[in-house]
Amino acid sequence: MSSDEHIIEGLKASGQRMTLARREIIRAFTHSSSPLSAVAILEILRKKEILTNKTTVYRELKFLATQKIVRVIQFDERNRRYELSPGEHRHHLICTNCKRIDDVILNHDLDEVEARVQTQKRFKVERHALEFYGVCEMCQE
Amino acid sequence: MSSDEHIIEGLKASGQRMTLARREIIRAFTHSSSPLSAVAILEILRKKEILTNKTTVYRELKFLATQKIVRVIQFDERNRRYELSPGEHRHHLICTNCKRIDDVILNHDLDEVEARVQTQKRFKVERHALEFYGVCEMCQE
DNA sequence: TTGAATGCAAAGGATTTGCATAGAG
DNA sequence: CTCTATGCAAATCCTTTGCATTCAA
Repeated sequence: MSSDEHIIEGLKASGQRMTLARREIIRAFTHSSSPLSAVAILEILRKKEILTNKTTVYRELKFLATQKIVRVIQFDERNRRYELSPGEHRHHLICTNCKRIDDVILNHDLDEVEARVQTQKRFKVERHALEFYGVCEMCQE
Repeated sequence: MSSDEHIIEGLKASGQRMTLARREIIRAFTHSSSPLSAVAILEILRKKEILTNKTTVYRELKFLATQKIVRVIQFDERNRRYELSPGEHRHHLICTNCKRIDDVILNHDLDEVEARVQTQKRFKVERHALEFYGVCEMCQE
C-alpha cells in the first residue's frame, strides 16, 4: 500500500469521512518532497482540475493537523507551510537564493544538545525545530 | 556605556537620526530577555506613556533589521518577533504551556552537524535556526 | 533647509468565521 | 437521514503603503 493510501485507509478506519478534497490534499503531500503552503496546494489541485475553495484547503489543513497527519512549520515568511508529520526526524535546508526547500534527516544528532538544555536550563524538551539557511547545490554553480 | 547607549551611539556615528521612538524601541530590546513582537513593543511604549503609531513601530523594526541591530524570528505563530542580533549564537526555549520564551547559548554544538549537511547534501550553510519546544522549569511544578 | 521620520487612513495578504447548501456514510 | 464538508462572502489579524506633515541635524 502506498503512503497516501496508507493514510487514507487509516483515516477511514478511525471513522473519518473521505472526500475528494481530503484525498487529493493528502496525495499532494505524499507526492511532494518539500513543505506546502495553502496556496501551493490550491495551485496543485487547480492543475489537476479539482475545483476547491481556499476555505476548504485551510480547513482541511487544520483537520489534518489535528489528526497529526501533517504539522505546521513556519519559516521567516509570511505564510505557513505544512508537511507530513515525519516518522524520522527531518530538518530543512532552505536556499536563500532560489527559496527551494530540501529536507535532511538527522536522527540522533541533537540528543546531546537536548540533554544539555535539559540539565542546564531545567527545560523539559519535547521537540525541536532546526533549519539551515544557505545556498543549495544548484545555486552554487 | 550600557548596551542601549552603545547601539544608539553607533547609529548616530553612522549618520542615522535618533528619534524618541527609535531610542525607546532600542531600549525595549536591551531590557527584554525575550523576543518582542510589534504589538508587544507598542504596549511597552504605551506603558511608558510614549505615544507612538503602530506604523512607526513596524517601520522602525524594519529599519533596525536593515541596520542588523535586530533580526526577525518566527515561531509557529501568526505574528513576527524580533530580537537583538546576537553576538553569540542564541537559540530559544519555547514553553508550550505558558508560552514564555527563554534563550540558551550554544556556540559550536552544531558545527559537526552543519559540516555533515554541507558534505552530504552539498548545501552551503550560512546560518541555522534552532528552537526547542517543551515545558519550562516553572511550569513543571 | 532638507531628507528622514511620523501619523492616519486605507490597502494588502494570509487565515478564519458565519451561514446556508451539498454530500458521505 | 444525519452530521460533516463545502462554497461564498465577509470579517480578522498582522503588516505595508500613500500622502501630507513634522522634526532632527
